[in-house]
This record gives sequence, C-alpha cells and structure tokens, in this order.
Amino acid sequence: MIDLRSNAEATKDLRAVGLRPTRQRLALARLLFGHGNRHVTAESLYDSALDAGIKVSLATVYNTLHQFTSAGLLRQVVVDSTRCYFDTNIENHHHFYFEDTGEIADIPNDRINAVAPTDLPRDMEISRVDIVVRLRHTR
Amino acid sequence: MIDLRSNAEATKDLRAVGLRPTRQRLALARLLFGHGNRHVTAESLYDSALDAGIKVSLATVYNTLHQFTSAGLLRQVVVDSTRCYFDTNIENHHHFYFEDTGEIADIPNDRINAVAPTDLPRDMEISRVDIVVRLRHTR
DNA sequence: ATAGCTGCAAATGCTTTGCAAGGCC
DNA sequence: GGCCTTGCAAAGCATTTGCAGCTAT
Repeated sequence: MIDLRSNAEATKDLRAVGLRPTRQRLALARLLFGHGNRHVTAESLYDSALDAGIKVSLATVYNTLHQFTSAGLLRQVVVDSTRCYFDTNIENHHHFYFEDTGEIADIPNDRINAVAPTDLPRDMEISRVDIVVRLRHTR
Repeated sequence: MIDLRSNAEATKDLRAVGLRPTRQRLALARLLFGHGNRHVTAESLYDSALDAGIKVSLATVYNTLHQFTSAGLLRQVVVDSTRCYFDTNIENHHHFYFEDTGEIADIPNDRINAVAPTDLPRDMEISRVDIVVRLRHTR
C-alpha cells in the first residue's frame, strides 16, 4: 500500500520498491489506493484515469499494474478467463464473483475458510489457495 | 458422460442432449471421455485429435467444447487468465494448479472443503464455489 | 429437402511489444 | 547526460464469427 498522505510519502514509497515516481504512477497509485479496496481491470482503471483527467495511455496502465503487482502492492485475481483483475487488497482473502455483472467483491476473512488437502503431490508446496464464490441472482 | 461402449450408445447420448452425432463430435467425445478424467484446452484437445488422426478444425473443437459444456457434459475451470480449461469431471470438486507447468489436477473430494459464507449479498445465491490450490516446487 | 454442422479465413478483444520522444535523477 | 518511462501503433494470442459447402435425418 502506498502512503497517500502526501506526495512526498507516495514518492518515497514508490522509490522503495524500485520504481521511479513518475506523474502517471503517482496518479494511478492515488486512484488505486485512495478509496479503500478496489478491484480493477486495466481497462476500468484506464477509464477511471480518463474520468479523473489523468493523461495516461492504456499501455502504461498495463505496465503499471504489472509493476505494482511484482512489487507486491497489488494482487492478481483470476475469476474470468477473458479479463485480468487486480486487487488492492493483498491480505489473504477470497472473493465473490457476480456472474451477471462480472464484478468482484472481497469476502470478509472470517466468513470463509478452506480446509487444505493434507497430502500434496511430492516436492510441492502451496503457493496460494484461491476461493471464488460465484453468485447469481435468485430466480 | 458419454457412453462409449458402442458407437450406437454414444450416438444416442449425443442425441439426448440435442446434438447431432457427427463424425467430429463422436471422435472428440471418445478422446474426452475415453481415458478417465481429463483437463483440456481447445488447443490441447485439437493436438490430441490431430495425433489420433482425426480430421477436425480448431474452430470445431472450440464449438464442440462449448456445446458439450452447455449440455452439461463438461465443466469450465478458471485458473489462468490466458487459457480456458475444460474438465470432464462434472462432479463437485476442486483443483490443484501447477504454476510451473500450467497443468491442472483434481483434488479428491474428501481432501478439501470450503466453509461457505453464511450471509450472502441480498437476492443472491451461490452458483458454485471454486477452490484452486496453487502449487509450486519446494525450493 | 432442409436444418444443422464444419472448415476456413477474417475479425475480435485483451494484452504485449518495439521504438522514438520525453522525463527523472 | 544517461537511463528509465511513456505513448503510440503494430504485433500477438486465444477465441469467435461469417459464410459457403457439406452432412445427418
């Protein structure tokens, strides 16, 4: 998470993960981390940026999302094979997926749990357990 | 699951789900359901078909996978945003995902379980719960 | 006969890349 | 100044679609 209390803090935080604090990165960080947890696609963040009057290209949004993910500031969520979602919540948690709208929401951590398999394939360890609860409207 | 004991059975089963028993569909059904549970992508099934000497186009493989899925013979598995996997096991179960190879394996049903959230968003019901245990090699 | 299916090639949609111009240190 | 970053347009890749010809009933 980038500290947004001041521009100086955000700048320092970006540097800390090895990224130059460019105008675009600072602006996208503000959009991503300035309003609670968000679930974005490159396209949706790009639209938000345009709405906010930020001059940035779609390619840079893609780059930035991946750089932030590599830096551990974001997490990728796989719920739909046609789109790539990024989550600003990097804590261990799971997701609701609204099949009708394609939206994602966090499941509060105390509301779901998985009992992991006790025996894994040889020489393998768990990298992560992802749970997606797919929801649809009641009839 | 298509009954493969005889061509006549398979033909009948395809008709039962409203699909004409064409040469391509019968051949793909045999590949899919003839060797235990399989996890395929369109491309991998297409390759299997070519290896088996089946004359079929990639577009038809895509069509067939989707038709079989709509008919309830297959299930889609979302583990990777770049590829679309289909599973011949349509029972309620979950998956291992091998991050190194991109392969998928079923998790025996008694080995994992999710405690579903007790309160869902208003007017929503669970369509499905998907659990993916992502594995990597131990160092 | 005719409605449905197949195969090809073209189109699509999301994502990545190459490279010249611009910005940060 | 030098290296990193950006932006655009082009390329890439998996998947879908349009349509003429073929096939099952």
